[in-house]
Amino acid sequence: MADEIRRNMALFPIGIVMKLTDLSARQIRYYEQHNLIVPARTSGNQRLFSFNDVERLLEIKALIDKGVNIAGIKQVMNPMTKESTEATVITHDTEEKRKVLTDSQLYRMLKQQLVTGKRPGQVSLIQGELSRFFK
DNA sequence: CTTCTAACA
DNA sequence: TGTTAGAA
Repeated sequence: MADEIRRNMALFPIGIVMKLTDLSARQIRYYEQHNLIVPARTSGNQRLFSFNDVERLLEIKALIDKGVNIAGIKQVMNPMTKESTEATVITHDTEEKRKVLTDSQLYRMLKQQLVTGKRPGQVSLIQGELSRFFK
């Protein structure tokens, strides 16, 4: 449990994180606006990222590189615990509720794709094809 | 010099 | 997402 403390210690400023993650300051701040990360702040309002924040950003980057949008990333990062049947999806500025696989199932698939770049025998979970999971 | 917010020829 | 202005 002492390791967790160190993992969550706010240590580096955005400049270091940019190099560590190869993400632009704009992107890092943008992801924070969408609550994908919650870096600490100094008394001067400057962001201080923890080791966990950096790892989180690397995961986000991996998903972005695979074409997953913000809504999709939120599904992977904050998977809903219960087996809900609906999910809120953002499509071209419109928010709609659609039936989808249980979140736990989608989570396993997205995580699997993130780790092993493959899936049992399915379609891709990228932007345009994410719709294939709805019916 | 680095980072922050807000805004868009 | 990039970029920029103005402030801290």
